[in-house]
Amino acid sequence: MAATIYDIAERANVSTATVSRVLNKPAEVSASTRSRVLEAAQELNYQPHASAQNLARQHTNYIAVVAPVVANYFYMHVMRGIQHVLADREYDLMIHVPSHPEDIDKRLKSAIQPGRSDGVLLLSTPPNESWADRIKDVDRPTILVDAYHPDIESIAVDNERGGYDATRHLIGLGYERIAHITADPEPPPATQRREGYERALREAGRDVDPTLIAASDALPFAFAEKGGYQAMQTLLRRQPRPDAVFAASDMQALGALDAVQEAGLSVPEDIAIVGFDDTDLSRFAGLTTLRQPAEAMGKRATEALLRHIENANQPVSNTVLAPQLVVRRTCGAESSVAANGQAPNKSSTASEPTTPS
Amino acid sequence: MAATIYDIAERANVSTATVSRVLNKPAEVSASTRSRVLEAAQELNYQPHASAQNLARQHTNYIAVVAPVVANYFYMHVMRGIQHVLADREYDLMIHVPSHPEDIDKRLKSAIQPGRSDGVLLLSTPPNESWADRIKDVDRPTILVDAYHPDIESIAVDNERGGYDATRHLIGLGYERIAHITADPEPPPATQRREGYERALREAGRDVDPTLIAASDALPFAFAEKGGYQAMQTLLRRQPRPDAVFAASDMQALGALDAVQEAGLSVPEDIAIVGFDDTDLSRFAGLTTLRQPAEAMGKRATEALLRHIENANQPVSNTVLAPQLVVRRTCGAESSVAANGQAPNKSSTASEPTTPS
DNA sequence: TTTCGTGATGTAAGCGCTTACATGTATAGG
DNA sequence: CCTATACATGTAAGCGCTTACATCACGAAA
Repeated sequence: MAATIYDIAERANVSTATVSRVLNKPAEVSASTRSRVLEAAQELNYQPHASAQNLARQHTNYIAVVAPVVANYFYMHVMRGIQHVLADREYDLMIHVPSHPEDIDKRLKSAIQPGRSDGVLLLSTPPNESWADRIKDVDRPTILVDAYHPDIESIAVDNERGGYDATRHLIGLGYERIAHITADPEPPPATQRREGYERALREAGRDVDPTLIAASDALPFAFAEKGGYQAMQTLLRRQPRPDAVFAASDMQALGALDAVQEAGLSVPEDIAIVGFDDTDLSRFAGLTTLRQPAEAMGKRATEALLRHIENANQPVSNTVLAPQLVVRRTCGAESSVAANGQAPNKSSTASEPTTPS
Repeated sequence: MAATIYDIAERANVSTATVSRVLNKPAEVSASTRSRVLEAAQELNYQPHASAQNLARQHTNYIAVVAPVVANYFYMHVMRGIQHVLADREYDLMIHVPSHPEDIDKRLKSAIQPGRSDGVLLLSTPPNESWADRIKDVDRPTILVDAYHPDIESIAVDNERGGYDATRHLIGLGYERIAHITADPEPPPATQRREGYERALREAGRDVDPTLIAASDALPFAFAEKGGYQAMQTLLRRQPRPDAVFAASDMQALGALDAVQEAGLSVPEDIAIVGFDDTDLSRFAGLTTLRQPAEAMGKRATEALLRHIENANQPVSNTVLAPQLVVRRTCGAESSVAANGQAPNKSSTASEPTTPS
């Protein structure tokens, strides 16, 4: 079948060690044998056997990313960031996605299995203590993206602050009954966003009204559109009706938008909406939201991972990025946008997100 | 470091062969030693070394997908289809994406390298003859998605028909000067879509006016938004102005939409727009388009690939799926939509795409 | 009792590379 | 001319598994 270094060795009349050397450290081989070997390799159309290399070298040059779902805007952008930094280095990407949410354990286990990858990027899945221990035990650098654990390197957005900023914005715009859409069970980022929401309310001297907080059920995915749609329907039944909603994700916000329109009400006149994420969709929907610098997160996480892989004993760091308020149509603060002459589907603030030092 | 079967063998007082057997074919081992081995494995927290298994077994249980870009709606959905069928089988996913378009060769080469994967899914990149030969030579099942080559199994959408249907639709709606946006260099699917466009025009007894065909330059990606934007600006300068545009992709269509609005014109009153793909974005933008059943393509491609991997000598088949016209706001055929009471951002046809037998 | 089959286990040869170490050869210094 | 040195190459032992084949023990059949 495929040629091996033995075939080359034979043909070039050298030992396999020499073949391996010209392929890996050409400088250690004399020019004449080098060219002889190269020629033989050429003729045999030789390609090294990756598994054999991986075994012998004791590393794979694979990076594993485990994510809750594939088809998702946020992850898509994170992946792009990952991809960008991996492209220049000699690493390939494996992706592990559970078929069912409960399978995440199985996928994580598989991802950190010896001989599978040199490091793993764990997206949006905060490890419990037992997992944290395993991750630390197994000597495979792992970094958390959009999740946090004190003992594991991580990079995430400041969700509490995002929730706070979203709510402050709405308060500043004069809305009185500001509702919130979260998910149940509530993933950690959603909890933090809700806490930011509550803090903003309290700081403004208002009560947190539990009837104005609706949780969408979390299937198939906590932040899915349908959940937002249903939660909004619940909220619309409240008397008096809320005049603004901060949703824990853009997809939920978009679902909520549907529900509002379906009820014959309009956004933002009757109800203002603010989301969280800033996916491409949001731009088109004119959704005011908090931007998560997804690509930057993927990029930085990967750089950190590579750093850990390439020289051990890096200190662990936990990085948090600031989300950025992007004002569009659905919060009713249009005026400022119109004022600077942009089309309604363009954001009024396009600068890069800032990072705390 | 990590425990190996030698450690288990020693602890359980058996040979490594027996350990391997209880792990892989437990039926061949007596119950007593089996439990002894299992216990030892448990205690040592044993995990098999993937690279070693891959080498010894002569297969990896990895599927490689090579795609031109990651962050793209179409591929995202294709990936979801792939993911779905892989989830139940014991395969993991590797993804190879070039950092620069010219790197695609490098990535393909790496993907079909021995010992890297058991099969590859090649997205949107029709192989030239030299590549086709290599793909056939190397004994690693490869299937083309959204691309075609007579000698390699493939699955794609009928692009010519899509272009034809799009144009027919516009003609039927009474538009007179129907323009087209393609890309330059023009990837094969774009060519086919254009050909469909031209055929529809001719069949309706109209001339193909080359000044009504604008090609956007293809960077960073042939079907990108910016290209559509620029091409539309070109088209807007034509006298008389076109009253409809069929764009080769939704992203281009969306870019075109921007350009039209920026020119102070409105869609569909002044200019109708039809795209191709039907991404989630299109739904929100109310874009009339031809739906590519991306997820189904990924699903079927993966099933075919697995079939080839699991028993060799499958005949090669080339399947083509019919794209489906999804009528929304931007083509001006709103009436029918409004008539059945749906919100403007909902499609008027939600049935599943059909497949030719 | 002998023979043979059967099931359980062990032995050892790979899988295709990498690499520490040994060996050999040419060159320069004495 | 001899030895020390540097450089080029070969030898062979892994890397951690799988698996064909050999071995062994045991009970059934003769």
